[in-house]
Amino acid sequence: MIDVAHLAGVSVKTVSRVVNHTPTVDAALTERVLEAIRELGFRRNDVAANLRSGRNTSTIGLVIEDLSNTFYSTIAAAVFEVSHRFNTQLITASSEETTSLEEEIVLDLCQRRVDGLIIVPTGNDQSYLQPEIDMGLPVVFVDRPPAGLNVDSVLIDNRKGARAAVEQLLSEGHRKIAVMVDSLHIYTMRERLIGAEEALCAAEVPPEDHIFEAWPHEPSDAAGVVAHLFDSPSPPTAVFCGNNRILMGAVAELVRRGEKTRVAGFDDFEFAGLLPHPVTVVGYDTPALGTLAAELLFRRIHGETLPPKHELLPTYLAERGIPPARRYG
Amino acid sequence: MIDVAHLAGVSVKTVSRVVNHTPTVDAALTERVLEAIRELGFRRNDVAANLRSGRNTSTIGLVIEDLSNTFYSTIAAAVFEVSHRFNTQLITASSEETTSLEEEIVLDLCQRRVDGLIIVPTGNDQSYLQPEIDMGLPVVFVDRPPAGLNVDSVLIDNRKGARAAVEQLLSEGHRKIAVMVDSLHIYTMRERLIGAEEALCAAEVPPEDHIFEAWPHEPSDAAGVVAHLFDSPSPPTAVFCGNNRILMGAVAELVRRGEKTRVAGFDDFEFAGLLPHPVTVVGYDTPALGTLAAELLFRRIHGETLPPKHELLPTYLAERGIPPARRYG
DNA sequence: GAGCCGTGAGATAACGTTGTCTCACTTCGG
DNA sequence: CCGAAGTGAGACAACGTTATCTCACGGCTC
Repeated sequence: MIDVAHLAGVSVKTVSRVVNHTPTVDAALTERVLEAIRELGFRRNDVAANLRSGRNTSTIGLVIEDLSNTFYSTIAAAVFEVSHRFNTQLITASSEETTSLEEEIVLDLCQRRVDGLIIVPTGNDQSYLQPEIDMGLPVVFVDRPPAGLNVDSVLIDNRKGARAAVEQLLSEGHRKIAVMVDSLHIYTMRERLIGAEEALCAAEVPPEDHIFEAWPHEPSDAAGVVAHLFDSPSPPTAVFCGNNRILMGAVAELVRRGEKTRVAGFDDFEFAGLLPHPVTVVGYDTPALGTLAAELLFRRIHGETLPPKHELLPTYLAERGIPPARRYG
Repeated sequence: MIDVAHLAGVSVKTVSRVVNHTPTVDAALTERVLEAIRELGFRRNDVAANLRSGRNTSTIGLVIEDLSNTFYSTIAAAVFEVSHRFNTQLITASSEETTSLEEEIVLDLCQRRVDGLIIVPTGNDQSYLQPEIDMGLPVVFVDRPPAGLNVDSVLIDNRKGARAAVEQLLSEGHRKIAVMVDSLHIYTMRERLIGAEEALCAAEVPPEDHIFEAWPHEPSDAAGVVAHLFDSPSPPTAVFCGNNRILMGAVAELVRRGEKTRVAGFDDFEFAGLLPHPVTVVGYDTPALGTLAAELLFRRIHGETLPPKHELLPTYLAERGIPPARRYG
């Protein structure tokens, strides 16, 4: 910038003014400065500008579990969209379901002075963030609530959604329903299991017919669980899957075996309509999770103060998968 | 930091030394400083540290087309993994297939002094990056080559992959093959179209049987194209789809109509195995695209100088989709 | 015991900008 | 023609760190 000022024969401050589009600069000078900038290929150093001005870094952080999972990348895309609307860049990081990694990443982002954080928490304690929050860092939790903090969160009504799906199965006469969820360390899985259990209890299904199969993580694990269930003497007549990947694994195995078992599962996704087996899915507005969280975050970043907000998004039931009549072969 | 120094009764520089784990600090002093840091909740400002030290910002930028697309989010996840290995944060941004947005985002990232950039280019001219590259900014292009620059790129062998798929269809006796690709503004689509054409020419399929259907972008567009093709008097007997979303749209429509048309398409993905219709896919190692690009980038960031490298990843053919015998219904 | 060297810590300047203050110059009314 | 008000531009300090230089101190050699 000093070089530019020299070349244009003006003060450094005037270059700064031109770069920042201050309106009170003479047109001739502006032109000279711009010319010098072009000639030298000068690009303002935002790091320094930010340091001096004390303004925001125009950067927010998003910490999710796994970027390659459709669910999270959809949220990331929605957050990016909002963030771009506010001229803010987005640092994305995967915690890979590891508590220590989550804390490491979050604190790193704090040191970089991001303007705010959106977090899908992995660990069971986020109190390490309390000092930052006290010092004014806006934080919004998505998909899972924080532990040890009282801040904004945007969640899905997991319990009601799971309950509705299982009630649907029960209303069709199914009594032996296998419930497969991922690890109960995950909040959403606990909630969905509880919702399923509520439905089973309300229908007075005897406890010995509550089949909880734990805890497939990969689709192939779910396929293995299904294989085990259907090799048993009295297999279930219906299956409820706790998330999209379990659903995919289960469907793959059921189709492989030619089982016509009734299937329901959590998560609706672009591809669900093409599943080779009818499925009742619990859907919700995934982009809305990201959009709401980001908009809430920016309201806080822009200084709005309101008590912590806890959004709970509704779910819907939908029929997906190819109906038998339409299928190839 | 001044406050910390005051509380601990040491100089600011000593606090800096403690924070940076300089080994030459007396243990007692270190303890006093750490205690003060804890008490005040001090967190080093990386922005300022970076400004003064002139070191890297430990941040790289990734500019892709659409974060919510499986293909790109898989790349993003791979890039994140490498980047995390090098203690670097990742700024992700979607250009949404818009030239002006791409340039805006890239230049913003330059101003933020990222250590390097990984770009899936959208526009047909990246020469705006030349000054930055001349000043030492490492840049790697992924999936599509840059225009107007000679820098590293990591691509897939689109042409050979498409050619192999269409040759497969031809070898089975198909002559009327519909080729559906997304907009020819996209490099990969041009290449895949050329590959398909090469195969058709080599097989001496008469030009009037080269059916090129342009240019579905959304799966629903592809479904519409299929509907139109199969409402015509002499529909094709085989279909080649230029990417995963076109494949999904086409399969959905073919299944809806009960057509048993032979289908091949570009992109292999986790869900392809569950498609309700047999499909030959052109696959490749998607994470490798991201991993290779990121590793190349970090070699450059760490100062290695080599002539621009152009990686071309091989493709494979695979059978996906549920075979008819296994299907439900 | 004087000089030398190694070690640990502080003083000061600097990184690349922008905020604040100041000042010269212009314009305009009386 | 003078003074007040307005306008455009420069000087200087500051943002929160770290690099460099300096210095005090203690232990060592000769």
